[in-house]
Amino acid sequence: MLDATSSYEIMDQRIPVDDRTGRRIVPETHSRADRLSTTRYGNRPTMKDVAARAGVGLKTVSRVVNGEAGVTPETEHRVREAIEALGFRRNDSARVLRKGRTASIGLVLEDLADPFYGPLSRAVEEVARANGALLINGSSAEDPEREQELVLALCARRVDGLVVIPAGDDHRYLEPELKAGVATVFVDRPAGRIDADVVLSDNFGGARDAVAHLIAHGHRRIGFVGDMPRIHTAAERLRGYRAAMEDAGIEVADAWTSLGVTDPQRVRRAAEEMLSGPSPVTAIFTGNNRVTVTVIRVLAEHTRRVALVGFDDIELADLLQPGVTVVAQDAATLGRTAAERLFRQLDGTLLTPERIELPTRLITRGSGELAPAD
Amino acid sequence: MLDATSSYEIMDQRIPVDDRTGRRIVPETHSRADRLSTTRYGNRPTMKDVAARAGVGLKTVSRVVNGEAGVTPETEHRVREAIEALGFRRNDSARVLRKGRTASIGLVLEDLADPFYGPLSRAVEEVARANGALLINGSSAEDPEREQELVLALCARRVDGLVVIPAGDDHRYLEPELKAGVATVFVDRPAGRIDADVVLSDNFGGARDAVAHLIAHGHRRIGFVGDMPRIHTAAERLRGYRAAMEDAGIEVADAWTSLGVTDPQRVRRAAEEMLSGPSPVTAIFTGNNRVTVTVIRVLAEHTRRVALVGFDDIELADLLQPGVTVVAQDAATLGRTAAERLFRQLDGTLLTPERIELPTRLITRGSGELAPAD
DNA sequence: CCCGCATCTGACAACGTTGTCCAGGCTCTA
DNA sequence: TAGAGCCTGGACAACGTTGTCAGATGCGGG
Repeated sequence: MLDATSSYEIMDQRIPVDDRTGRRIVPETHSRADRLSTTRYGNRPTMKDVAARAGVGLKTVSRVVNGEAGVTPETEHRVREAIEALGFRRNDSARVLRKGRTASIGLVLEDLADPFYGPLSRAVEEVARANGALLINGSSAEDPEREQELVLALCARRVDGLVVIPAGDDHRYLEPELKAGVATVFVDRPAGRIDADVVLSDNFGGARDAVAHLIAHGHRRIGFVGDMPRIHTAAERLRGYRAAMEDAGIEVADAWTSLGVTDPQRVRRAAEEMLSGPSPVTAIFTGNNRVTVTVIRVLAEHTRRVALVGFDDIELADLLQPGVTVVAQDAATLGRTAAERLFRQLDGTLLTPERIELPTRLITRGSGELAPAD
Repeated sequence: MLDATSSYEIMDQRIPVDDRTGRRIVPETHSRADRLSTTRYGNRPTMKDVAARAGVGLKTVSRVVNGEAGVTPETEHRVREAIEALGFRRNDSARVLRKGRTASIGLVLEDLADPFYGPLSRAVEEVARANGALLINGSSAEDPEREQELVLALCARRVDGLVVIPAGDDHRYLEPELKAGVATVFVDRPAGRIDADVVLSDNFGGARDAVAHLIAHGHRRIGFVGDMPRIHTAAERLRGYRAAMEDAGIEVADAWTSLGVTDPQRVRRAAEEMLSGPSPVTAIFTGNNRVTVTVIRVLAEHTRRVALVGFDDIELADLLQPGVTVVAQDAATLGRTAAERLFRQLDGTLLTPERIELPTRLITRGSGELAPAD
């Protein structure tokens, strides 16, 4: 997957990391880069060209392009004509090099295709836009190494700031960047081993409430299907589940929890085992949207009615029979809050790293209110 | 309005923002950034610094960083130590300026939060990654002006290529860019007034099949709820609806079609009118995923059973009662195909613009097979 | 008529990197 | 031991832009 030969610009940066292959990459990429064209940028006109055509100095063009004062309307007109005639477009790379700010921020998340991250990403984008910045984003696919790769590639491009939904649990590699002034906010999960701004959902509280809700409806044998406890959110939700059970004086049987299983087939099997073991569960608490969807499918095939509460809301959850009770977190607010803090870091308003925890909301729709059916 | 000069106004918009922060930041950030230093990039070390510390020449550092041959292991070691000690990270802006390629591509779509675009975006990202490029993306919010703004901002950053899901219908503003060698592929909707690569779904065929399917199940009064015909996909789907009706010799009543209404409340009203007019429909064909979801809600409140086929697949569609029959298009394949063509343009394999149409797939789940209930 | 001032314009350096080219030192051979 | 050839390392220019500063121009007042 991480085919070194095919990835050249970014991977060069990784050379310290994988020294073995590093050397071999370079010659092979020649074929690609060099076949492209003989002239850089396909020979785009520069300010110099515009200046020559308009018969003015370089700096005058710059002034026109940037709307600076001190240019006669007549001169400005000539310059604009030249710009249009040549199809000139300012080269922001050079501008960045000169000015030191890129007006772009990076967003690293797990998977852009996940319906949880779409709205989050969009919210970040909107804030970026309001601050005149573009958004570069990348998916880590829950792989710490890939996360680091992406983050460092973004830093090499000198993004002004980073919004990171971390996959790994050690972010000391970011220390030089933080020192260098790259604004950074972690979202959804905290940073590992460094001091940084964090915006989280109240995963523990949400999970505890969800399970307490099931207990309040008479359940005692409650299953939990969650992700790897290595992931902070998964660990917190597990903790919430355990806390609620303990609060109610219920001992949790080993067979009731499934951790770290995520692909649909295996989630399916895990759920079925809970439902058919010697002490079968009467309710299930699912740890994220994907798991919830799979478990809904499993339950739909069962005749026995099993209660369900899921973490994360799901589209159409209200239209299923029964409606799916969930603990909803607000992805858009999560993203917006993080991005706003990022820009406040950048304009110097925000000084000390904080940990912000947003509340979750239990939405009852039926599936979580079913009575136990033994 | 959309002349060449406006692009600079776009950047000018950014500049005031930039300047406001840029200028004022410096003093204010003292506490955070200046704890470390006072200059640009928070005084990041450059190759020069590394060279000085390692006691070698500038170019030698460059060689080490880029894995070029011609450096003794011992020298290389010294350089790497200096790099680590200083926390040096190559400045890709300068690199880009020098080399002329950014190894990044831009993706402009309607709304990242839409479940249709998430997978598409992710697919583009994966292809970009395989080719060593990063992805910058922006949402046009279905606004042609904003689309142009975004596209031109991306061009100013000298992205190597663009994947565009257009909102507007006139893309002549892209001509200078195309000439300058910016690889461009349009997705989901064709480019307007320029000759460019396009990857589309078979919207017309899919819609016609969907409506024919309803007709085959005995329906004659079939409603269509779609988006503004200004949007190519919406127009094509409308055309498909009309073609199927005409093929069956059915005259379409005005009251049966709703176009350009998208927000849930008004879609709801539109659907209810179709269902309660003098000649109420017995089936509805919905033109995109958001509309489908809303109409499902409306139908769920009705006692009379109304058939439904939706364009675009929906998560959990199989678990509803009845399951939702849809015409599915494969967003990921759409994105992947487009991105692959983009990189083939870049490496010179692909020379002439083409129009590629991907088939859609009718997935029957129950709602489209209901008999008419008058 | 000239000076001072304000307004407009342009030459030049700098941003951090990479490509070119040359210098110096080494090894190997005659 | 001298000369050829190779290998390593460094000086320098260039990429396209912006900030600085000084020069040119025009105008009004003394």
